[in-house]
Amino acid sequence: MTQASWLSRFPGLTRLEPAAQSLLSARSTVISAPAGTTIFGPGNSPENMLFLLDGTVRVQQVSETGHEIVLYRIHAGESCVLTTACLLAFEDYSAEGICETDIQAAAIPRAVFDDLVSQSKSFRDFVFAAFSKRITDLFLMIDEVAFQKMDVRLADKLITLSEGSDTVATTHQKLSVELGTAREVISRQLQEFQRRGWVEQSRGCIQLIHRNALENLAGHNR
Amino acid sequence: MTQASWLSRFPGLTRLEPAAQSLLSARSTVISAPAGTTIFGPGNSPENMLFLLDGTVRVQQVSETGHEIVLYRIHAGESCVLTTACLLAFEDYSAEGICETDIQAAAIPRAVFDDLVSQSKSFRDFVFAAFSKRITDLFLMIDEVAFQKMDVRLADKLITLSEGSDTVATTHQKLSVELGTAREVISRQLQEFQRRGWVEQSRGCIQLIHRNALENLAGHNR
DNA sequence: GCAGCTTAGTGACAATGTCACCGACTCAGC
DNA sequence: GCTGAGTCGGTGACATTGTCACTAAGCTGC
Repeated sequence: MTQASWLSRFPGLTRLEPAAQSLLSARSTVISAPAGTTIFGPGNSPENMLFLLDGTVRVQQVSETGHEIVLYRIHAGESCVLTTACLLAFEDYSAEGICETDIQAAAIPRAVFDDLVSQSKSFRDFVFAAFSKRITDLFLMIDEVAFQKMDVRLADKLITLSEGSDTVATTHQKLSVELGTAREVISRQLQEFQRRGWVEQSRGCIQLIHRNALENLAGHNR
Repeated sequence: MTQASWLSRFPGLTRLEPAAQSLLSARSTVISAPAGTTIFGPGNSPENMLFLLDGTVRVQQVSETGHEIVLYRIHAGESCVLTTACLLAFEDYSAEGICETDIQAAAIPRAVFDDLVSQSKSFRDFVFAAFSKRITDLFLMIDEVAFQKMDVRLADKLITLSEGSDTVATTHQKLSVELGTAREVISRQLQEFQRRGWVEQSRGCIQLIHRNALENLAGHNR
């Protein structure tokens, strides 16, 4: 991939002024990392800000109590700028970013980011929109963690993770981290779903038999 | 108060370039609102972005299920810019901002905000620091809601709300909204604290007898 | 095959959330 | 004063979720 081409993958950047596009292209470096890489984490602040071109990055947090929870994912076409900015500003963060797949990303130095924010109204809008989306998403997540029933949250997560497929390749343990709960709770809920004939389970894999029932429980019909 | 003077109340803005300070002073309007006013909320987006000069604003959320939870507070000397920005960008928010006291705030139009971000590196740093702080605080809140025991959270909240005083004037109902739980849970926990001799209760008021014990439970000793 | 690891199942119990209901206090209006 | 409505807090029964200790089954490398 040429460095000039990656911009087109970001819907939010297509309306960028030509000057800003040039700057972004000229000063960015395309980097790769294999699945499993920790992009950022405690004691591992990145130098650059990233625009994710390919793959997904999972952002999760480890509590003082040893519990883990997945906060959100960054998908191809989204920027990681805000997380990076947060981590640079506040060193006492506890979140980490882990590549779920092999990834490619465009990296820009902090100084270039600053220039772009200064020069380009479109870029500012892109950045603030990303921040806003992240904050409103976190609001929704707090609401979900605090008030939603586990069966609803699990059904929703299964639908999301399936990405349209009828199988989800994951373990009860991983699902419990997704939802910030205990493995036993996931096992019990999946047993109940299986008893109702909504899913079939095998080691490390869940078959969605009645997707509609799960969507209905998750409130996707509203 | 003259319009030129309010800047000095913001530690984060003191290093602002003179040109930016002039712009901010010239284009801002100082406004007031009485306690109880809803500054922003569903169907009530503000036109301007606010810098809070006096008082506190409580930001809370009402869930689809009817549950409420307090997300954070904005204190005098902090900006509300990011919340406002979020609300302008995403109309489908569910959070609302309520004045807990009479407030004074400096309001700036969105266009001026945009100019300042463009022109002033210091202002950019101020805004991004505020965004970063908010996001990392939300991370911590998710962790707390998902994994902390109720007694620890309640002890911590009592200490915070007391602001150094030995009484907290609030109801069980309000405390349950602070923590996103049910009133009955608060009542039970406070009874347990009372049984241990840590607090005394009267209608609408809680006396902190053994602040140290509460701080210890809340982990303030670490 | 076997050892060691991962994955999943189970039962007992604790903590928290939900529901229905009660009684006490407060305050405005008479 | 009295009264009625609203607020505040207490209580018990029960459901859901979290915790812990333990077991068994499947997988992998030797």
